[in-house]
Amino acid sequence: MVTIYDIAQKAGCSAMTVSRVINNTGRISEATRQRILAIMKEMNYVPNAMARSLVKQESRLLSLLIPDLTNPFYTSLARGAEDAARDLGYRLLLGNGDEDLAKEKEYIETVLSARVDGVLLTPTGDQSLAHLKKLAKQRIPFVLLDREVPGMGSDQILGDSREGTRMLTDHLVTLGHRRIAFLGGSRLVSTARLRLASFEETMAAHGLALPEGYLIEADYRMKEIDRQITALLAMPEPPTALLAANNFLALRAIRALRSLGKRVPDDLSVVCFDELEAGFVVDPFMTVAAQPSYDFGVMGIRMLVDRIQQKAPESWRKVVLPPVLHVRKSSGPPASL
Amino acid sequence: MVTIYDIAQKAGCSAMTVSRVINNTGRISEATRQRILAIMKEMNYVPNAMARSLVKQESRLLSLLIPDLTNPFYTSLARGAEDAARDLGYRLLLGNGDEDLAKEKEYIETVLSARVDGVLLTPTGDQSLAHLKKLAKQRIPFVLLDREVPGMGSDQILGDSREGTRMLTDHLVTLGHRRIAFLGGSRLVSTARLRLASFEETMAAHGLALPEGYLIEADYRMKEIDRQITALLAMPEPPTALLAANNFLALRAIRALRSLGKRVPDDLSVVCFDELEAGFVVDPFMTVAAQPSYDFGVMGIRMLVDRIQQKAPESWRKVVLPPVLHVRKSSGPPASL
DNA sequence: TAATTTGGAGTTACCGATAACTCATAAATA
DNA sequence: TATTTATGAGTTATCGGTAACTCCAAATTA
Repeated sequence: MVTIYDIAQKAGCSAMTVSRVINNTGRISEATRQRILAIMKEMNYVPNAMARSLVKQESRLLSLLIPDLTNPFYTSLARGAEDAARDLGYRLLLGNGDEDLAKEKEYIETVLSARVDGVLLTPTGDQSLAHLKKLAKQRIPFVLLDREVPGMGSDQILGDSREGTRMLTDHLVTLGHRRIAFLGGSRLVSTARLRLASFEETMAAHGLALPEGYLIEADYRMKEIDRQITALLAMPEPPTALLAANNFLALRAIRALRSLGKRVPDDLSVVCFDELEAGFVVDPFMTVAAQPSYDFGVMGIRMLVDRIQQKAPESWRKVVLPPVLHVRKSSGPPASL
Repeated sequence: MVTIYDIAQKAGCSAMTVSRVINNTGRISEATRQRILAIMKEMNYVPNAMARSLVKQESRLLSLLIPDLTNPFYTSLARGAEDAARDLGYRLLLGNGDEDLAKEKEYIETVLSARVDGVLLTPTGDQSLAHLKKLAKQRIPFVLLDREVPGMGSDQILGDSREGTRMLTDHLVTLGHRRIAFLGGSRLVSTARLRLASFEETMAAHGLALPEGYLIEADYRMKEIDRQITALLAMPEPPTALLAANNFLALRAIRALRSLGKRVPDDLSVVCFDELEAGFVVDPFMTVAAQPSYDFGVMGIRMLVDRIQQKAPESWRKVVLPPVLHVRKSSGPPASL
């Protein structure tokens, strides 16, 4: 590939002069400038970003680490992040963590090695603390998306788990449901904890009981969920509605319900946090508390770049984006009404 | 950040010795090796990939350029690409081209500057030729995904547009449709051309007529499509089914139909190429000729890396992945039956 | 014992750029 | 006219690694 030295030789000047033309720095006569510009074009010169990064100690590279790109929440978040990064003159490195701490660790290593200027990530869970500490120790700025990690201060873009859960619960209660079960995620994830707490709180506020067995904590093996749903429906007083703490759980639950011959919403209403489908869907099914996922990406990148360019205040910033309730087909009045 | 020189100083050896430990090259005594390893861990050393790339003339970076990450076809393709890239020890730079030649051009520049080892891309269209030539001139290996570009030989992963269109057309004919309209994309995109040709061919094979106005070429402005659909339905003999050349067009068409008060499939069946929703959807609606998009990504990356590592034959390789028909709710017998 | 091989390093140059400094010449000023 | 200033460059060192070469001492071989 062509380097500034090749250009310099052809132009009969030093490499530094070429560098000055490229960067528009220093003093250069208009004649020289035009001559070098012409030679650069003629030789198809493209600056080597790595060489520049090495000396500038800045890579103009950001990293986005999310659990799963195919989850519509992250799809749209990633799109927002990429758009915002390009607008600000940064490139974006993509990684899927798969809710797997080992993969996350590996990816953090990659990211450190790539000398990215900053990282935007949804941590796997509380145990991601060690990974974040690595970033912090190397002074790589990062912004946490969606999930908090206790013990780690940082810039954050969060949803409102409390409010979203309240909206979903209220919606079910308004429809007439009294027996509502909760399908939650791992207690090692901040959003799962908050959503569970808010659910309990809201149910209590409505004076509704939470029988033993109505609170399910799912792990990530589907068979577990199948069994848990089966057990739930086998109770003497089974729920008439199910609130899932995220789209992933709702999807699994509905599959389990279907395999048990239950119809949604006729036999059981199901609602959840986060969209279950991306914008391409014609006929959305799930009633959800949707989060502005594209904005998570855009604002995350902006916050990150502000931090990198030290335009941000010293203290950590925390943005909370409100959810919106979309009432669709998966929720209806309880069958008994 | 810690460099090999810092490690060398602390270990009382030369930087080269440290480099040898890192890369497991050359001869090193076990004692020295362990000492250096310990110091590296103690000082949280992380190798600088950019510095290494600079001297090795290899970045271990690949680039994925797709039109739109939020399109489920590309979402899943991107996921496949990321998984495969990581498996092979490469990082992935992500870019959305938005079917916009200017954006694509910009991105090609970025990619050249980043000195990626290879590029995986869905070209915007035939006019992408100039961009591909740039890559070729700089000897950057690339693999084309989904779309061909006339005049540019290269490795390719393609779907079977001919077969997929035939399947969709046959499906509609089998349901009893005789008046089928075609909503195609820009003739500057290879897949759009192929699908149109295959549609005409298949209709002819069934002895079915294609009245004037049944073949729509859409541009990317939605208002155009609205008007085109309106005109289509205002014909003396309007179609009973619509075959859209891709998911994007089908989505637009269905929105237009709904705003005209038409129900799908009761008033009009709609089928299309490519999934309209990603895996998270509970209740898929569209009848589609689905392409194995995840495999597009995985195989594309593998083909690319083979080429980079010169494990590939000199000649261009072309893989064609077959589509699968998923019959769902958007297609049914014509209303007149 | 002398010559050769081998193990375990160190030295130097270079990858492609930029920062900081230097320097000659022409123009402006005293 | 002598001195200062501005213009338009060039030189050198450096970013953090690795390739290629060198080199010495111990071990092996003739």
